[in-house]
Amino acid sequence: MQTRQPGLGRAARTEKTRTAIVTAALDLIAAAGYDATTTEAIAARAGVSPRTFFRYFPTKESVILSGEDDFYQAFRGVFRAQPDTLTDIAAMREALVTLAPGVARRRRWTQVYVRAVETSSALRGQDQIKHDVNTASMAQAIAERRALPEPDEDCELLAAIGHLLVSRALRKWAMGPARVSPAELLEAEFARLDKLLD
Amino acid sequence: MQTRQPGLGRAARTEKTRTAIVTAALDLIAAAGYDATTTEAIAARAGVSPRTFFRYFPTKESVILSGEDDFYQAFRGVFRAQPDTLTDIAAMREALVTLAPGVARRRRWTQVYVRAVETSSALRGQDQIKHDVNTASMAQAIAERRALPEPDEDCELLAAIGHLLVSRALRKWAMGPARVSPAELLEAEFARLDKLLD
DNA sequence: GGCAACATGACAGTGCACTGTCATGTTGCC
DNA sequence: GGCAACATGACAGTGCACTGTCATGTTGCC
Repeated sequence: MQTRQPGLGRAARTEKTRTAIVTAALDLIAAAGYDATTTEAIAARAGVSPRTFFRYFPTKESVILSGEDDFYQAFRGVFRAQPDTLTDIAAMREALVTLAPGVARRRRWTQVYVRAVETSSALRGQDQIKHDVNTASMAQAIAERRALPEPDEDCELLAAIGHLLVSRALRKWAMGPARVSPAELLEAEFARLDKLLD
Repeated sequence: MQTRQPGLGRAARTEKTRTAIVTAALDLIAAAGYDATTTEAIAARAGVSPRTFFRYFPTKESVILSGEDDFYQAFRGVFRAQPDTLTDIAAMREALVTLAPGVARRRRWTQVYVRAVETSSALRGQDQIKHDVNTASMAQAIAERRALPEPDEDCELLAAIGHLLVSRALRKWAMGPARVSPAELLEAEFARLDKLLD
């Protein structure tokens, strides 16, 4: 796969190799699941040696985890920018819906990721850890909005519920038909939550 | 560890070996974490050969996962027995609080389990799978109570939130001081949820 | 007491993620 | 054009979960 490309520059070439590995990994994982995909197979498909795989990624997991963007970091800013007239939940909904289109551009990755997480308990565990970090980050944002020095239990629960809704919407989006946007699904989850409280 | 015990009977002896392995595993995992504990070390501490470990447990994970009881199965019955005058959330709270004392007898196991899950992403993944199963089971119970043939999205969200509260309460109980009961912590979580909806 | 069924240990082996090391390119730069 | 810095492949190796197989107890049962 990797062909001589003289005029490319060192950085560009390594970047290309990196992309080749990620692409190969995504293809194989999409086809066979995460556990059934060996690093050796990924390397072979990317046209590099098995050893090189580990020069680009420290672990097998990192090749798929690296596709993450900074969604929750962005959340913090957008959430804080919501008007004070909104309740925390409403502000959360607005912020998340605002951010949703950014996610929509990554459908392929999200699909493979969701599938990968479902086919591997090790990966699922990593995903959970990420969830916990993200939830903590959301709790922090909520505490800021409430002018608390530190997130309390209420902030944490709220963040956990918000995160739950995001996860559910994301999974549905990845697995459902393409015409439904993440924003719509997210709105639907929030609507359901509202209804639950009567 | 395993000494000659002639009058014991085959079934009792294998049961004893099984317990020895579980106890050894719990001790080692409590001390060093899950990933750092090898099956070989567990076997050694239990006084059996490494091979025998795998005759009793098909995987390393299963030795700690096997400690689970049928909490969520019991939930179904107790939940359905709640009076119709209660909302679903209230009925859920009542049922869970009723079941909580049963959990309270298993503090040691729960502590080790919570710690184990935190020290291993593979185990965390397994735990998640269990969570999903339990959530589905709760959703089913809610659907029954609502006289629905099948759980709809509302049931699922409600179950997911219920399960979230249980998880949070359980973690706090395992990590906090012994004098606080699981039931209290659970009530606190439900109270927080109520407050969240204003 | 002796035989069949079962439990165990010993041993060798597999698969796979991950590492160290060295030799051989390849690139950027003067 | 040539040298230093870097990228890669080849190769050997490790750790650990997990398996197959065989020989040696050990138990239940007549």
